[in-house]
Amino acid sequence: MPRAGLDTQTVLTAAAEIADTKGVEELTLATLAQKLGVRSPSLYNHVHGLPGLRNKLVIYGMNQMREAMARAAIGKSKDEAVRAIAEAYLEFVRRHPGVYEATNRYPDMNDPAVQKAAGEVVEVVIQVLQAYGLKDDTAIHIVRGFRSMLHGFASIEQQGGFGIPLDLNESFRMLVDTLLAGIHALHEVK
Amino acid sequence: MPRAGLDTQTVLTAAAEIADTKGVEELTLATLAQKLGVRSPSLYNHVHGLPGLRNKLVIYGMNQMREAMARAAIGKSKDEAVRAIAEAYLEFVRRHPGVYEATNRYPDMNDPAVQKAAGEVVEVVIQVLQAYGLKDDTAIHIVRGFRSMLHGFASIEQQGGFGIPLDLNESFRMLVDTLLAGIHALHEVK
DNA sequence: CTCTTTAAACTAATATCGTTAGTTTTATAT
DNA sequence: ATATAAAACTAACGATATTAGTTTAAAGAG
Repeated sequence: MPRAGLDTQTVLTAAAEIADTKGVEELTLATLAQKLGVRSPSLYNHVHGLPGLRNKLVIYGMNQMREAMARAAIGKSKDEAVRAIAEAYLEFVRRHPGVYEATNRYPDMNDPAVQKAAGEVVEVVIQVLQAYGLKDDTAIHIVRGFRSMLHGFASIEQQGGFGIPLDLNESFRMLVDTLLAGIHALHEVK
Repeated sequence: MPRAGLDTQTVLTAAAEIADTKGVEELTLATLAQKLGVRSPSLYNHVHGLPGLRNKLVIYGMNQMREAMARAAIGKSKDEAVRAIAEAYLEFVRRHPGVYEATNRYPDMNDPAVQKAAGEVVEVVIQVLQAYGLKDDTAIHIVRGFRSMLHGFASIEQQGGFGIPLDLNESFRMLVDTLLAGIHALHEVK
């Protein structure tokens, strides 16, 4: 019996694929082991059980997200950068629904590694907002609002919560425009 | 052995209490049966297994939510009504985190009963927005944006996603104000 | 008031899952 | 070539959901 030659990275990408294709509920040690051609206890050599797997997937997802957003914002500033980040966010969720859901469902906010990964995502947005010269507290409120919009829209869309057949991209664009208008208004008052 | 005298309503409120106090992951047929002083197979007389229980809880939660929002909007109109609904939404999530999470995690959008309950929640918002005299499509876009903000903010807050120690209620108020400003802008252009 | 019937609740049993303990065996280093 | 570390395994346990079949309490019919 040859050795499977598993790697934490291999395990993780297999887990991500299961989550994205079959749904996050289907991501179990049993299905993962089967996909990797191994018995489930063997996974404990690479991951601290199911909670450990989920934790790694959360961090993996946050990093992927940060990368996608940062890439989209390269060479852009202000409104253009905000729109680019928003689009990148939504596109990521559409392409990786399972990973995104895991990110929202299983994060252990007491884990410093999770805090770090989450902070780095927020950092990308903060950097983009700096161009507007907002007061510190104001910037934080805006970041919170931006995140709320993005997460809210993406997750409602993801679970089919928008019933009516009216263009979703248009709704999303209007929502981002609303945020931008709000930023502009604040900026003028200083 | 005296009979427990269970009722679908009794089962449901017990389930809601477990979800709200212990978390939605702790809501199992086993814990629920124990809380009700009954063996878990007995629950099948009142609910179609765990999926059925979750489905009923989803509908229950949506109805509670609609009621809270509708109550908050009584006797108010326009901005005042929008703010009241937003506050009622957030307060509901804070008071009933488990039921709210169930509502987002387990909805079967193919179930007509779920569609109906979800539609009735949206209907409350639509009624309030009618006072602004928006074009039909525009109103739908706004409702989507409003829902995105509310759900996004509430669920990020719920899982401790807003790390920085800055007043959350203030962030929420600013977010709602942003939406209101967006509505006003649309209204002026007609 | 007695008898019948319906269904609430039970016991018993099964499949799946996560997890731990202990064993085998492959790859790697010495 | 041998020794070691760890990857993968088997075996076993506890918890869960679920089904089938049984008991029995409550409600209705006469």
